[in-house]
Amino acid sequence: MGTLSDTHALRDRLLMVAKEEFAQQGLKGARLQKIADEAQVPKATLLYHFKSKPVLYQRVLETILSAWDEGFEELTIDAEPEIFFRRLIDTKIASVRSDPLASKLFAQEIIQGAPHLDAHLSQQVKPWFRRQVSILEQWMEEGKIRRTDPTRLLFLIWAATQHYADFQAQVLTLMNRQEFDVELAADTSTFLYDFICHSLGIMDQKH
Amino acid sequence: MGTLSDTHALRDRLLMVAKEEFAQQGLKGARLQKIADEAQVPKATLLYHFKSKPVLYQRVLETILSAWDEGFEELTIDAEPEIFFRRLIDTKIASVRSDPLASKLFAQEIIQGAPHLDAHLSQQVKPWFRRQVSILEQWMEEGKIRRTDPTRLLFLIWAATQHYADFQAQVLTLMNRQEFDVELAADTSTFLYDFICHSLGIMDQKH
DNA sequence: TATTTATTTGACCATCTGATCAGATTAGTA
DNA sequence: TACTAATCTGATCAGATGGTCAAATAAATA
Repeated sequence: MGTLSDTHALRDRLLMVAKEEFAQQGLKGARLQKIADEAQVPKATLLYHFKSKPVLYQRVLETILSAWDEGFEELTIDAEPEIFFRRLIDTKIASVRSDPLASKLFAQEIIQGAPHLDAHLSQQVKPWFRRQVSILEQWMEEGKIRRTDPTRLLFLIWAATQHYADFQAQVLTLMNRQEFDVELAADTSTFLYDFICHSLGIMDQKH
Repeated sequence: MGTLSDTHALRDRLLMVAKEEFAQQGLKGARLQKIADEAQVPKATLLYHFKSKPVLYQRVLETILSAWDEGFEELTIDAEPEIFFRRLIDTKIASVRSDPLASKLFAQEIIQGAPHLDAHLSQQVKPWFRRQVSILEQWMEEGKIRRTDPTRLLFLIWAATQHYADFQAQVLTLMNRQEFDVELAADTSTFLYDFICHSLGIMDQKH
């Protein structure tokens, strides 16, 4: 043990465990001791690989954000409304299901006023968001979808999907489920797609 | 100063300030010193009125939940779908706007797995939720609204409204606004109502 | 006024927490 | 093997944090 690849494996494990703790407790609420315990490593070892708590937090955040930037980059591609919404919803639901902790950590950040996300919000999210809004506006011009507020429409999709990650505890309780499994995700995705298509006057649902 | 009414006024102020700190930082992340400072009172005074941090947190939570229980109680009343959705959305948006901190604190709790909300979720929220589901199912039977999953429909409404409280920082950034003012709230309410009515096949929007 | 009760607060304490460091161990290299 | 660099970790520290307490002050009551 202790080879270079093992070192990176350890760093990755620490980042994963840290993500869980930060997602649940926030920056101030998180405890380094708990992260170290969970990763079965002395606290000093944790602080050897990451100089300080804020640094560890930043690393976790960067990992999450870069993964998201990748996943949502391609969605700008031209496509018909049906394809676009289906892709957007599927991508978001998949992301929410495969890594709910990332969503929760993100939510924690926004709730606290996004103190560590200002740059990312204005430089990454905002441009991406504007691009999506343009596409929607164009489709409304062309009569492909019903006229409505594109900004709030995107918020609705964002919120409705994110909800299944952030409020998982409540959602599962109210649905009498134990976990957010694949079928649940697929059904949710389809529900949202149908709901939006109906509202926007896109009628040919096929699946 | 120091009369009985002043004492209650102080307690209320402490609860308000505490709500803000707890909403932003969660239970573990919150600092009694910060709450005391914000309320311009020595920490010892804060701990005189509330025995401990967990007790203070519980009091804050109880205040929020009892206010909500009141506000959403009446929504069960029979009414036509249009009225029902309009009321539900308006009530939720109003609650979100008048007290976003309550929504944020609630969100914090759920994100952390609802450790202090188990009882309330299963005893208050769940029954309320089931009642709403029944109403929706009945309307679907009667052909008053399009058939769809009532549970996920309610989640969608819940999520889409809650979003404006919890993600206020992001929403305002993306909308280039400074605050969630009355017009913004009204427009949001109308947007959601229209969106849902269109999706459910309720066509006579009037407002 | 005298007495009791409620409120306020500075000083203090035990514990927790993030962080440091020196020494040990291991891996990589000449 | 000899040497250097990276990794690991127990011991330890300084400051923060939740909480206590006794003394002071103000309010209520007899």
